[in-house]
Amino acid sequence: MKFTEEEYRLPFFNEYGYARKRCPRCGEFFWTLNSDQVYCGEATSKGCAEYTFIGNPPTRKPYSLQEMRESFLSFFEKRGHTRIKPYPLVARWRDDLYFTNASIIDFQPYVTEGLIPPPANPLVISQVCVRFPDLDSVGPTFGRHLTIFEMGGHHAFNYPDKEVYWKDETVSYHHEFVTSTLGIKAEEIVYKEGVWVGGGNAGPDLESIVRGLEVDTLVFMKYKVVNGEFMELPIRTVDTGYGIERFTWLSQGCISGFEAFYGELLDKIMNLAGIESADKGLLAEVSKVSGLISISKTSSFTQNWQKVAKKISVDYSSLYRAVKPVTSVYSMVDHTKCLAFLLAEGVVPSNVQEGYLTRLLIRRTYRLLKDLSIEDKMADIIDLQIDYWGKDFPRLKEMRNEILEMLSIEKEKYKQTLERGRDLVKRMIQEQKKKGVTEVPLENIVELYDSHGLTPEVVVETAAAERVEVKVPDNFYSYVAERHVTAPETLKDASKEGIKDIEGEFSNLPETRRLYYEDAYIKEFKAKVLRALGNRLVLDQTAFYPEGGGQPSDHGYLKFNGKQSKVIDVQKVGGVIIHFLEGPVPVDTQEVLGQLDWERRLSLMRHHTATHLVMGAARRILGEHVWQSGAQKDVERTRLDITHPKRLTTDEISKIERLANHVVMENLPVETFWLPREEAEKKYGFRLYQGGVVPGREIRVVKTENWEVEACGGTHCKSTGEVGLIKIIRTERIQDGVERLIFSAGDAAIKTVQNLESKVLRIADLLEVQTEKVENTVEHAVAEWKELRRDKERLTNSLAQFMAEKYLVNAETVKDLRLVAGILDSQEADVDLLIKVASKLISIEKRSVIVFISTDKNARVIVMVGKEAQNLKVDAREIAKAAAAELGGSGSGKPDFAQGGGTKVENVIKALEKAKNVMREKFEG
RNA sequence: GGGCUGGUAGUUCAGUUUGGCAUGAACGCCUGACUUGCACUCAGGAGGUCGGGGGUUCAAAUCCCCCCCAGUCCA
Repeated sequence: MKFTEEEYRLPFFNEYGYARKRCPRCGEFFWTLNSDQVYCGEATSKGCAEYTFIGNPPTRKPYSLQEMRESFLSFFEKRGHTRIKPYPLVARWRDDLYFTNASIIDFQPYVTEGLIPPPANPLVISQVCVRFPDLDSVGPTFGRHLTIFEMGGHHAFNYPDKEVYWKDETVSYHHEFVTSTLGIKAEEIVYKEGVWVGGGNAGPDLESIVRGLEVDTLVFMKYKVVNGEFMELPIRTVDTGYGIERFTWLSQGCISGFEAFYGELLDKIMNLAGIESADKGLLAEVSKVSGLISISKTSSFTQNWQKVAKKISVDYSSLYRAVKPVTSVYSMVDHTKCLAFLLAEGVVPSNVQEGYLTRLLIRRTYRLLKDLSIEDKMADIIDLQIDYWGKDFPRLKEMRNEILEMLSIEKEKYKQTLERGRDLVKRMIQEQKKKGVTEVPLENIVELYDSHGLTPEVVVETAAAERVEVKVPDNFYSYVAERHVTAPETLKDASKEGIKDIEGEFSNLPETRRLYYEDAYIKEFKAKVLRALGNRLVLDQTAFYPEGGGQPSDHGYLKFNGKQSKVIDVQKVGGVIIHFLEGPVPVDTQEVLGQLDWERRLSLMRHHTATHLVMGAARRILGEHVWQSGAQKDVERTRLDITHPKRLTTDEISKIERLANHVVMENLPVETFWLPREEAEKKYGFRLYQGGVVPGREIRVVKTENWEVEACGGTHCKSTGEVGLIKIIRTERIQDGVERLIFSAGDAAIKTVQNLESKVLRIADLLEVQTEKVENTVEHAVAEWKELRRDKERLTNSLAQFMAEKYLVNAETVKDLRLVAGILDSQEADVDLLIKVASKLISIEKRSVIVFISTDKNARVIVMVGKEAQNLKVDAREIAKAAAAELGGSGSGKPDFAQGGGTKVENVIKALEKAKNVMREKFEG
């Protein structure tokens, strides 16, 4: 997809005399004032340019990161933009990504699709972003790629009836900022044409490049991407991304971006790693051409650095030795900053989702530290990061203890994984050695990585100690990736589908008046029918709560014209509430009487309010890292998922339960009110968004005094006392790092407790003791049961000895053999006993052949053959099979011991005869 | 969200492919011998609802289904 030249030919370019050229190397179009400019000027792996700002910055003065951020923000603030506080790093309001990776993310999709107005228009923001896709490149590219960075964005949202500004003004602002504020010469700026696609939107963009470095992207978002097609959006959005870090680096012209961003912190960490004597001259040379570097699964570190070595005419291996430790520190410095920020926001390392990416980063950082031989310094370095960034982001300091605690738990887990893994590798190697193979097969390496988290390097290390070879193919990771390619099964939400098809039908209706917000205790109301379609009905106002925020919809009845219809579901589309009916549907403009199933609603309200109380209690007992990661209320019980790195102990659970119930007993008022988003966030912080960031300029706040404040659309009790008893039923571990609390409130909680009680009563009844004695009695009973089991074992052994002697006396002689045969009721001797008897017999008399049949609902045959009998080619399997055939079954085993059986119990005598005959025929003809 | 491993004695694990005795192994524990004592060594012993529940079968640790617990990879 390419846009036409017209999209980029702005009045600004004409006015200033920019020329449009095409780069002969990369083929891209660009705009420049410099008539000598031939190539596009961007230092990429295609080699269109090198960095020319290293040691020679183009700005008027050097900027620190803080200064750069501030000059960007104030520049746009002075030009009519409202300064907006950064959003959280964890994009809890979106289900298509985990982290905020661009400033526009804050406003997608609600603002950009016109569902809600922006917090200000135009606005300016410096958003901390986290990106993982370029993880491998972070460090080796000297600061061009980072996992965590700030994106300066000035955004304007243009509506059909309200134009703010578009391309020309955007480029003008950019020009003014870069030239007047930073003092970069206009001829130094190249604008490269591009196509931007992301987050479901698209549009043309201009990337601005200064001295080889792309410093920002100006995006003109005007399309929505639907099935690969571009559809025009009613709202055109100016989406700019100024790389605050890149501008800072540019302004300082230092060897790498990391010197610029981290200043003295980098020195400290370099010292920790023992890298003081880096060859600055060589590094600067490498830095200038580092635009060539791009590390990915298809392009390895080695390939990249060979390219660099050739370019600056040095020997690869000496370059590697000089540069590798430095870039490792770069990566590690970046990663530890990212970790400090992620953990400060309460991300709990886990085996899925954002927690997994965080775990990945921790493990990667640990390996980098190990390469630098300072693996015990992770906590110290994170601590330094907290000090360094805490000035601008105080949250880091508040969370210091939690961050360090989380790290140490995670480090411990990693250690265990490695230990477990190494044992496993050793066992696998032993296995191979037994087979005479001195190489670990690829399949094993894949399994070790895929199922046990051991990177091939660890396997190689361990195997080397066992002097076993391990060959890891270059394409190892893509080989593993291929194994994962399977068609994903998409489960459609049936209820949502039910609305999707009629969305259009109801979209032109006015918003339904939400009576449940005006008074959560309305049980009955009158309303006018606005539209009916099938069994779906829209009223002008309703007290029926539509499903949302983890609270199920209300049920109840609609009455009209002497008729009655059941309300079985209620859903919301935009501002319109749709009732799903069972029974007659009223025609248009009729008045109906709505009646809620109040018992249901009241229970849901109690559970919802209880959820907030339990949430508050959990955070107080467990710590500030506790966030809600999901919740589903119901009539009988509710589940609340919280982030926490360990399983909850019974002690913690009962503490949470007690605390939550105390808040109930304090009978605190529960207030609900609407506040402008900015004000609410300022007052209560992003803690508000436990259930994800809720859309809207105004948000509904549910506040339980100073216990818990959440943005929430649900219906709540007026005071905590109404919730009644809260009883935690059990906890589950949904994922590593997420605990589910299942509890009930009010009547349901009482029912829960009564159920538990009746179970105890029932047990007491069975044990025939008082309830207080149940524990003791069970303890005794179990001990006794074990004792009896042991006794039985002992008795069985002596009985077996006794029976063996008795049977030997009555043994029949067949040729040289002694044949012992018997049919026993399972009451007299079960199979286990008979096996024991038989083995005693054959150890006493080596010439014996034993055939026993035990009868019960069916018959079991066991055959045992003594050592000497075996030498005479008596095969237990043959005898067992023959006997079992008579019983209508089959048998098998080993030559000395076989079992069989069948259901035809009436044939036991025949079966035994058959067994004897096999013997007789064999030896007596 | 999609995969992949694993759960057997206090611990780490064999045994599961091919259903047929758990005399399972090592370490740890207890008793005894040796020793001034400890450690070592030797001899003996205790310790298992084979994660739970269904099913198939004459017979299940082993095969099938569901659940629980743990680990791990990918998005």
